Amino acid sequence: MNHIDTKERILDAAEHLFARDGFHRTSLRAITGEARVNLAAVHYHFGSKEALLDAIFERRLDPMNRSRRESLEALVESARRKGERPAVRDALRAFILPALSLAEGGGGDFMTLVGRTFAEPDDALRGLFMSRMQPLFLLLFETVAEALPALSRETLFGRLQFALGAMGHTMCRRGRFSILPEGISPTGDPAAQAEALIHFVAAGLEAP
Amino acid sequence: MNHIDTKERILDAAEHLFARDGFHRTSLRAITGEARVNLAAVHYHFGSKEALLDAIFERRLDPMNRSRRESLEALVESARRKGERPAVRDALRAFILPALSLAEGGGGDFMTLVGRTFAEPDDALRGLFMSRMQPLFLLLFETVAEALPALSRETLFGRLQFALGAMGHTMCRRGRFSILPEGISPTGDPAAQAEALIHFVAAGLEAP
DNA sequence: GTCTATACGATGATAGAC
DNA sequence: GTCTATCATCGTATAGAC
Repeated sequence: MNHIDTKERILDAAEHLFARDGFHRTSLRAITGEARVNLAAVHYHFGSKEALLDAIFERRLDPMNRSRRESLEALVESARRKGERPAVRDALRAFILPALSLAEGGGGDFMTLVGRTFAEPDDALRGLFMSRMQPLFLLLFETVAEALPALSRETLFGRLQFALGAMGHTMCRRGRFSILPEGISPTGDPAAQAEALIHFVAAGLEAP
Repeated sequence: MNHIDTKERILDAAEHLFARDGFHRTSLRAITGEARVNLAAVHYHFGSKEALLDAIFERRLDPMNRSRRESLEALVESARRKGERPAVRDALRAFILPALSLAEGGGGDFMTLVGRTFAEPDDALRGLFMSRMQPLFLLLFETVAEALPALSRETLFGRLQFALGAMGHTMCRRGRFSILPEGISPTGDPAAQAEALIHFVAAGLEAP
C-alpha cells in the first residue's frame, strides 16, 4: 500500500540528485539510497532511468505549461477584444513567470533540471523534455508573431531560437556564474533577474 | 615511434564521437576502436577520459581564442586612436567570426562539441571549457563595457550572460531545430545566421 | 501488486608483463 | 610505448518472496 510513497520518494530523490549532479552522473543506486527503497523499485515503477526522468517532467511540467497556455491565450484574446496587438513583453512574461513562481515555491531543483535538460547534448534526454514543450513553443511563436507582424516568420523563428537559448541558459545556471569580473556581485533577486531577461529578449525580438 | 600518430588519431576520433554522441554516451572503447589503438593507450597518453576532452580543447580552442583576443584588442586600440568608442557589433563579430570560420573550415565537429560543453550540466566538464574561456570572456566584458558606458557593470554583466546563452545555444544546436512551425524552413547559411545572431544580441545589449 | 535479492554485460580505470 | 588481464561500478533484467 505504500507504493505511492515509494514512487513519490523516488521522484523526489531523483529530482534533487538529477538537478544537483546531472542525469548521467547520478546513479540509480544513489537515488534509491537517498529514497531508501530497493534498486529494482525504479524499474518496477518507471521502467528505466530515462522513464524516471520523463515521470519527473510529467509531474511538474504539464501543470506549469497549462498555466502558461492559459496566460498566453488570455493575452491574445484580450488584445483581440481591444483591437490591439499583444505586447511582446507580456507574452514573455506569461512564459517566464510560472517558472519563476515554481522556482521560488520550492521547485528550484526542478527548474535547474529543466534548464539543464534544455541544454542537454544527449538528444534522447532532450527529446523527453522537448516533446512536452513543443506545443507551448508553437503557441509562443504564434503569439509573438501576432505581436510583431512586420517580421517574416523565418526571421522570427530564428530570433525565437536565440531568445530560448538566452532563457534556457539563465534558468540552467540560476545564479551560478562561472566568470565574475572584478567588483561584480550579481543581484540575487530572481524577480529582478527575470525582468532584466524579459527586457533583453524583448529588445532582441523587436530589433528592426 | 608512432606515438604522435597514436595521440592524434585518438584526438581525432574522440573529437568526432564526442561531438556526435556527447561525452558521457561515448565509450573509450568506441574511441579506441575508431582510432584503431589499444584501450589503455588513452590512459597512457592522456590520463583519463576527462583529460582527453581537455586535450581536445587545448588543440583547437587556444589558437582560436588567440585570434579572438587579437581582434578584440585591435578593435579597442583602433577606437581609442580615433577617440571613439568601439561598436558592440564589432566586438560580437570579433568573438563569433573565428568560430564560424573554424566551423566552415572542417572544424564543425569541434564547434558542435564546444556548444555542447558550454551547455554541459556536468560542472566538471563545463569547468574544463570555462577555464580556457574565462580570460576571453573577461576581455569581451571589458570591451563591451567600453562600448556601452551608460550601463552599470552589474547590468552589463547580466546582459552578457543572456547574450552568451543565446550564442552558446545557437552553436550547440547548429541548425538542428527541434520545433518547426508550419511552413518554416530555416536558412542553412551559417554566415547569415551569425549576422542575425549578432543583430539580436546587439539589440539586447544596447537596450535602454 | 509490491518489493527484494541477485546476476548479467558494459564501462572507466589500473597494474604489470613485454 | 604498448598490450593483456583485472577491478569496482554502472544500468538493466528477472525470479521469487510477501
